[in-house]
Amino acid sequence: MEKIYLEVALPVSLYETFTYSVDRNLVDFPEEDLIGRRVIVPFKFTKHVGIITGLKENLENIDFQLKDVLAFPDKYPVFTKKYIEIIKKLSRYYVVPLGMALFYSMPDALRWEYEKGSDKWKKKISESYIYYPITFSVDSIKRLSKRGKELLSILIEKGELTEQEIKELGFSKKVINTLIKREIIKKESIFFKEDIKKFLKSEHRIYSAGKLDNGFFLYKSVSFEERINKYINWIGERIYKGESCLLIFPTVKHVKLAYEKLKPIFQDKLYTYFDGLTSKEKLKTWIDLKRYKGLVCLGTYPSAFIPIKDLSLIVLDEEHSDNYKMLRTPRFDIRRLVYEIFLSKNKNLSLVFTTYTPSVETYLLLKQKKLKEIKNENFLSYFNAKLIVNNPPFPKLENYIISRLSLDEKTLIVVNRKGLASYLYCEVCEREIYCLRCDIPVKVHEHKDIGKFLQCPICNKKYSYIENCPKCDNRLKEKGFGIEKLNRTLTKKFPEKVSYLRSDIDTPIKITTVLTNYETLTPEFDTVINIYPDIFPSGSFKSDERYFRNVLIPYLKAKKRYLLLTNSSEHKAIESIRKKNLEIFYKDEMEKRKTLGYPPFRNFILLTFEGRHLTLEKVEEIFNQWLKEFNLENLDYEGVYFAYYPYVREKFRYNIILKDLKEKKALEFLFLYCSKKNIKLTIDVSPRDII
DNA sequence: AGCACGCCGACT
DNA sequence: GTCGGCGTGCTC
Repeated sequence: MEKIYLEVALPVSLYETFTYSVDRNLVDFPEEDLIGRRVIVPFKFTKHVGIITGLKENLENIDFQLKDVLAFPDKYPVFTKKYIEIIKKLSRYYVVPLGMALFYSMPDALRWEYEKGSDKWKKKISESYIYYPITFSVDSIKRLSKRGKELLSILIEKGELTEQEIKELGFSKKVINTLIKREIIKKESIFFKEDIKKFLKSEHRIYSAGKLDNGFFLYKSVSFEERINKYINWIGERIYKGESCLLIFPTVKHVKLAYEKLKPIFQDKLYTYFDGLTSKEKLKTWIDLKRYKGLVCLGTYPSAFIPIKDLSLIVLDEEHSDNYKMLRTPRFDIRRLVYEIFLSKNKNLSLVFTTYTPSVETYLLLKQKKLKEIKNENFLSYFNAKLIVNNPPFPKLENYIISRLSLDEKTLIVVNRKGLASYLYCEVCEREIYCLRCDIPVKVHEHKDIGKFLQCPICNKKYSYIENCPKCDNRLKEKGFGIEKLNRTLTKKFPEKVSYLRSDIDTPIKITTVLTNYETLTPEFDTVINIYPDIFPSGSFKSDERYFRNVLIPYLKAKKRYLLLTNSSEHKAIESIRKKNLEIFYKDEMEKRKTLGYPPFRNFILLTFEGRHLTLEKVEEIFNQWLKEFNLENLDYEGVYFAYYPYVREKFRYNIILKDLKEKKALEFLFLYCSKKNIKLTIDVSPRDII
């Protein structure tokens, strides 16, 4: 029997793919459709669902017994060959096992896990099957159990239900199976379901075309409205030609807002993709976008993984957002992912980063002329408010703020601190109250029903509020200045005139903690008061960039005056605003990063070692041995030191920062070695931050 | 990662 | 005895 040999990536923490064989005559689809397809394979004592990443021609140097694949569960591949190549490349860069990267890039409905005990595939969410009735009258069915009739009538009413939904209604698998056996209802895999709306046959609308060349662009725009209008023009031109577009936003809120604007125009050509959708919806979107052309997808970062057919425009809205660096496996940066997509299309695509405060990385690309700026003259019209920089004494801060408020105008107050007060402090012990699990100070919160309580900012464990110190019984003091405290003080002074920015109540005074990530969704105010956006010294290479945004973004929301309370009145960010020239900040920041050897001039890799009884000495020992073994004695690094949160969930944590490591392969060995020693090593290439 | 196997110490 | 913690080896 003639065999085909497949290279399969499995969702295991191993930096290798596995080879499986399959009889050629069992492959009942074109052979070029093998790559990117899901496959079920035996693996040691268990089974896995993997992705075929390649075909093997010769089987030389093979010293293990090949196994046959068990099944191909799908009609079509999940990924295209091109996407497999892109994810391969990124997996190497981010030192993630390819199988893991592919597994977590798929829609979750396809991420099956085998449960050995029950010999069943747990489809995390079992919505990959839907059940629908073939008969439409319960009465016409004879000899049917009461439960069977009940289920049938519900199915007739609803049209279709997932297995999950049926089970939640309290029906057993047996009832479902009886109905299927008697051909009263039908079960269908919704994966590549055939009867997807063929809306491509619907007539083309004519959209006003806003010419956009292929290439890599930066579009600076402050107003969400303005950007959306621009996007509509670009999309219109593309889908008129039958090409598809992907718009990626930093939050679901953005997606929903954009959806409302685009839905009336693009109707059923418009799709959304973000984690909050049901797995069924995500799967359908994935399939449709891979299959049909001339579509538009609005999504958060997971949408960048969809192999969209005939994709010709990618927009990354608010490019500077931290949300584009993934915090979970695979720790990809979506900016890099979309750039790789751009390259894989031979640059035959428009890639647009939109922002008005480019990340320093993107600013460098601009200076290197790797991307072109789309001119927007509206930009400076946002620099009108009067800037007042002040640093009032902290104890009288509340009175100072109140003296500045007027109920005749719309005022926004930004406080960069969460909670009621930062923490509880004992003046005798000279120590805060700590989380018993994580060894860091707990914050005071208040709930309208249960009153005050304490909560760990790391593990979120809640504790009841205490008046006195558990050690010395001294009366505890609340220290710090948070949003909840401000809310209480102001509400007392101005009843019913104060509310949170994102609540729907209309009050003259609005308060909020952060504007970043929501800045474009925030309306303008007459006065904006920004209370201590100062970043405390933290060893972060991004602290100045963060300060810059913390100071600038509220400013852009101020029509008449902007009151900035800060300790860093000499900061270049403030000078940039005063002189209406952001280049002042960027130039200074680039210079600083270059001198100090910070990203983007040097590449950082943040290693976090985590273990139950792990000591600093042990980590040092492992690390030094690794350096020696791979001849990396000249490697520039910082560490080993305690992580910012040194003890979390009964585990000790240590950090090392590697600089400009070229030999990523060596890191794979370190990872595998640690996993053997029961130490969890997290490798974060180009981390968001180093704390 | 996940699982099996095997070596120990603790506890009925 | 035997239960469980965890170190080790292995996965096409």
